[in-house]
Amino acid sequence: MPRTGRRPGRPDTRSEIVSAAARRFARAGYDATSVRQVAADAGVDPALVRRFFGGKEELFGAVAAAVIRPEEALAAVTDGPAGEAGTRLLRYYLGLLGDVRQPGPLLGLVRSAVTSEHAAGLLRQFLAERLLGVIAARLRADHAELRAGLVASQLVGLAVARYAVRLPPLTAASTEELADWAGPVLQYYLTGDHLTQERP
Amino acid sequence: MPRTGRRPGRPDTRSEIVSAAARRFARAGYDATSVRQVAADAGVDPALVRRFFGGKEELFGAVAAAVIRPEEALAAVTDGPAGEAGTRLLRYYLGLLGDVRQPGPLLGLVRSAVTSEHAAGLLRQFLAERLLGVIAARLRADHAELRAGLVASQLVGLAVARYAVRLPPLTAASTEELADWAGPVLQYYLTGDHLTQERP
DNA sequence: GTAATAAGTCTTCATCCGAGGACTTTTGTG
DNA sequence: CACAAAAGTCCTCGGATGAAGACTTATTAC
Repeated sequence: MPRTGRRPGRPDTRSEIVSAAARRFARAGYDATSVRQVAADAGVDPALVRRFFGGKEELFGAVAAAVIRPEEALAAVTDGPAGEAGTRLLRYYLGLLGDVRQPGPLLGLVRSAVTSEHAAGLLRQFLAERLLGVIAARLRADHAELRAGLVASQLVGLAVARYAVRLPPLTAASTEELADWAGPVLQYYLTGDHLTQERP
Repeated sequence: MPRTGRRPGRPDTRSEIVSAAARRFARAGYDATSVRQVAADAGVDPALVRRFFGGKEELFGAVAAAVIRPEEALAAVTDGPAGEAGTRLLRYYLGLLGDVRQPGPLLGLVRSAVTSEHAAGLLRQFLAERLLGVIAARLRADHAELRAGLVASQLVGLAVARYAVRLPPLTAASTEELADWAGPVLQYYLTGDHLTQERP
């Protein structure tokens, strides 16, 4: 059997590379993930990654495009009673992040956005234009953009604190517990009154 | 003038290295910061960094120790009316993070904790034992640890979303605006009732 | 004054990284 | 069957990185 040349059959190596990359990005973030590691995980020569995607940034872009589903997230906010949108969004989001011991690919985007300017740009654009902007437009509330941004901050913070920093109280808590606690906060950001006074 | 050997006078090169490292970690995070870059910023040979701190991890530890002031943070929560602790904590925290265009060294810790396991461990230990644990102990509320963890998640999220991802609505908002909006959320996490029902 | 120590630098080494060119094999199309 | 394109691999290059050892100079303690 030849070690070089095209493999027999109709292999879907491209998508295997994408999912291997998603795992690496989730575990280590953009900078700490190397194309060589991804290629090794996918059982492929690094040069093939380059042939398919061009470079590391484009590879990350492909992973992001495969992971991000704006319609789904929007549906989580839109479909159902408006008063429970916060809890619904949080449940959907935590579902995407997956189990604490084995996080999903979405964590890779968040992790990467913190250190890589390129990844941050992708996430910013996606959040601002595809998700937050749409949510804000539908809110019909004052300070709609800021509200959406605050929602994003709480969501991102949960991802970082629970999955990356792994704060014990947050890793120990169940999805339901977190939804019970933080759901009302998202709801407040989305539709609550803006008051300076104490809000229990 | 000799290019090698000890410099004349009583130089405080060590602290210059620490502050240069703090700037680099803040701008790029742990992985993307190299000892060589830090040394260059401090106008020093990389080997000197090694002599002083031993390695990159210890250098980061020194920066963390210089940046973190648990007593100050605790005072922000403790000193003053209990009902405004959330807003007070948030103001203190945003002050530490600094201007959006020129973030302070605390951002380096957060940024680094996302990708580096070592940095995450340091931050986890500091937050859990030095800060959140103490806050939780003083809360005299149910689910004290979880409350403290949720507070941390919102704080970390603001840092990441505003300073790293640079979401437009959050970079545009002033410290006061953010304190007005998110302060009540921290207050709710700290002392609010835990209710599943909607909380506007 | 002299010896020890602290503060610095220079050079080297093994390793990993991303990029890219050259080559090989399979598939699909006429 | 012939041939182009797609799918793969191999090898190498230049650059950056962390680690480490050998050497030099100023300060300090005696």
